[in-house]
Amino acid sequence: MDIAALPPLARKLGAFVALRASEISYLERLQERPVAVPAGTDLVTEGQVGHAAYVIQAGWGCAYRMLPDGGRQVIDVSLPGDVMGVRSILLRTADHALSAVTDLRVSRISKEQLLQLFEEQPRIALGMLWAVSRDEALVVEHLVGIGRRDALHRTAHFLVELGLRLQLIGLGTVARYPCPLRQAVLADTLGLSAIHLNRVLRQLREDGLLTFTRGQVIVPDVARLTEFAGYDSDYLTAVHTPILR
Amino acid sequence: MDIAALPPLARKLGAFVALRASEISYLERLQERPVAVPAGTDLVTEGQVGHAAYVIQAGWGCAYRMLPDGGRQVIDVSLPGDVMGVRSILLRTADHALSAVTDLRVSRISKEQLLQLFEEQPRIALGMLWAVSRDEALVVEHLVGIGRRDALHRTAHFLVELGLRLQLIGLGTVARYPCPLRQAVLADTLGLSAIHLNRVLRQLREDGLLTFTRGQVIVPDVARLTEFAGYDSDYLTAVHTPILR
DNA sequence: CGAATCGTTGAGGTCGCTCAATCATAGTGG
DNA sequence: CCACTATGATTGAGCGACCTCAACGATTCG
Repeated sequence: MDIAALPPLARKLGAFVALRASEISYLERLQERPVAVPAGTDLVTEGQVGHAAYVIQAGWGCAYRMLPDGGRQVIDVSLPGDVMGVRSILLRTADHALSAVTDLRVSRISKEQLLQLFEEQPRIALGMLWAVSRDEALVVEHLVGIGRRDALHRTAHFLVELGLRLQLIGLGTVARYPCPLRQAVLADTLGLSAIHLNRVLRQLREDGLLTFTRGQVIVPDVARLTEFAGYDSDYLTAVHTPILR
Repeated sequence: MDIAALPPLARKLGAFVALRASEISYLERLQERPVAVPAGTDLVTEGQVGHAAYVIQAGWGCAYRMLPDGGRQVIDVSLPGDVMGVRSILLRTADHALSAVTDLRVSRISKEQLLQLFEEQPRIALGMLWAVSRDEALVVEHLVGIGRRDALHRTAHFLVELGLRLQLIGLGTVARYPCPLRQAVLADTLGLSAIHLNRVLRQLREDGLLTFTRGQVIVPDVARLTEFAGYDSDYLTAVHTPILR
């Protein structure tokens, strides 16, 4: 079976669990007719109860959290094939909002569907746990970056990681990939002010490490940027052989 | 059945899934005879492959990550009942080290046991997913704090959360709880230098918000500290009714 | 009692912030 | 086709939070 021909979610889970035909069709039934969400819209708001999870079919999303003083922290950026909001379903109250960065096409998975999946499809459930864990590894990397990397290295590291993620799903290469993130969103992601991020991006450009233009990231020398960013984790690439047959 | 009499893990999962007797005994069989780990020892080192997960029976642990420049970021602090390292099992390579903050008593859960659990015990598996999600909510809160809270609020917030976690497992109250964390560890947790953290703790003490002494945290006015910390999430307390019967 | 570890304090530097203004870019209605 | 507007990007100046270096107390333990 051609993995690449599968819908994004089956393709992602298939990287971890060797899915059977019945499981693939189960996943297909699970994903209702996709819904279009315009850029800037919140799919789930902070504190909302009784919401669902969403599988991204196309477009970019993000999870974020607001603070009392008006500050905003983007927790993660979600790409096609990613599932947003599984954690919130299980915790029942959303601890963060989910938002469409670009126009989005998503499939909704209700809480009931998710619980049923766990009762009936333990292998898919394991795949879901893996997907959640993999996304948490990204959050951890993010945490480490914000806690212990300066703005320059933090930004470089994030953009390398983003490029790798896009490469994995066939939407670009680390050397050159589309990136619809506004500087303000990237700043809220990296825990920087938009103004300082702008200076950081200029510095990276002047150092010949990368160019972040409207809608596109270009990396002239991937090895050099990777080296600079201290990007040594293989949490993204090392896992692409199923462990469950 | 008296939930409080169960071993820590069953007690924790039982908060989410109404465990059946057979499931409880399954969990008990799963947890081998606990092993003692002396304070300061690493249970799992960064990059290690073929490691296991560990259920804490007693003591405090933490997950951390080192950076090329010698910096250290503590990702989360683990208390009795917490499971450390589930994510690393699924990702196969540990993206962080696990360490004993105090002397520790832990039960080891091998990868094979975990996979078998998912094949045979979907309800427990769902509980595990919930536990992972709940711990991820802590990491997210941590990320938000480091990204968007200043040192004073960040420290206050973390110590309120820690008090609540201990209160939930009956090891203290928010007003007064034992805390074996050294200032250096707390600093690595909060993304601060040990020196600055020391000044922050002095400030909090002088403001009458909390006293962090060797081994113990005392909060004179919980409501005031909670207010100061901007602690409004209920991700810890809102979930203590099983959703799966 | 010595040694090691941990905590505390001072002085000075820097990274990243805020405030404020100017410059693109793109869409919009006349 | 062109003001006009809205949004986003860029730059400067000044400030403050947090860091580093260095030294000195306090506590614990063999």
